[in-house]
Amino acid sequence: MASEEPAPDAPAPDGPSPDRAGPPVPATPPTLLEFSTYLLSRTGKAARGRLAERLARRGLRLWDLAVLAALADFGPHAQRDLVRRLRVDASDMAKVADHLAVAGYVERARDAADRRRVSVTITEAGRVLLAELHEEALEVQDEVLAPLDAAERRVLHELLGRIHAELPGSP
Amino acid sequence: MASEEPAPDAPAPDGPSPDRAGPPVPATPPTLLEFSTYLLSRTGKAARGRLAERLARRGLRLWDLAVLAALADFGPHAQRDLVRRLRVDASDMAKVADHLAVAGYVERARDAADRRRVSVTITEAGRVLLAELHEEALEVQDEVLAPLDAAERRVLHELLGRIHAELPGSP
DNA sequence: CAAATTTCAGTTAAACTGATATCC
DNA sequence: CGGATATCAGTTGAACTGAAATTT
Repeated sequence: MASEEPAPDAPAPDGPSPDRAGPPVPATPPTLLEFSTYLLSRTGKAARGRLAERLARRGLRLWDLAVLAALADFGPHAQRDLVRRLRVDASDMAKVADHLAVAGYVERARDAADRRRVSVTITEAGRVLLAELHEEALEVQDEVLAPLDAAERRVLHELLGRIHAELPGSP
Repeated sequence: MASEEPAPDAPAPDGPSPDRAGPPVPATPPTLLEFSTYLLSRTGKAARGRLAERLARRGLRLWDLAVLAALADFGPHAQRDLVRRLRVDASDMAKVADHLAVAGYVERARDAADRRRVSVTITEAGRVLLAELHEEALEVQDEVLAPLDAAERRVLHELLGRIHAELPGSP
């Protein structure tokens, strides 16, 4: 039965009391906060959302950044290789590549050896854009990780890296 | 310029060589892997996705679990309080509450003191379901955090908790 | 011909917007 | 009345599905 609820006359089981400044935000349920996976999901979404918002101001999406990074790090790719490396849907990749090409950040060309494939290469404008986006991503990271000092950030990065490396489709 | 690309005749700059078993998965761009926020986003999405898939098998969504957890942790809520505590959209909350009520996991009742409000209370069936979902969430967490030992998991949880606590709309 | 690659058209679930009815 | 609450209808962007067209 309902035997473990707070006493109905308790003085308010919630977080900080109203400061007369906007509605107070009640506490997140401890049952959720106990889960590292909940915290992962929440913090990850916050980080992604903040960067996505900055990219949107430039008319860009997160996949645009990921594709430019892959091209800068590894050189030209056939779209199918971008699809595999970034684990993005092939039909979405076609749209991203088209968008980046129209904007002048990549060039597309039919592969001479296998004419089914479209080779994608980053342009100089793409490299310049990537450098700017990299800077923005660092700013967002610094906002999100603000509560941690440098040593803690290194620990966090290492732990997350190990989790990421073992996710299915990583190795 | 394009001065830092891999030599065009390099033997293949990628990850593990093809094992003759399905297409090999190329390495994620280091430019992305350097970002803790990228790892947060990826691992968080993986965790959320895995739990969402399990809930879907029961015809449930992640918000259903969050609402049940809030009701179990803090007792009955007006929908507006669930909206604020879980930071979910009010119109989505109406749908979640309706779904949970139809399924018998919560009961809704007009608040006598303020008849605009609908009070939501978890039922015994809801508590039973929550216990099962809690178990599933632990299983998913154990899968995702598999690369970490117990001490590392505690460190990760503490660091994520501090980040989460400072996200806008938390305290 | 079967399989691979790219592309297009459409679907689905998630998050958000706007409008409305009701009540304080 | 203005403001709050719940609800409904519709929009938007993200991820996915299915089916082409082309080439190997």
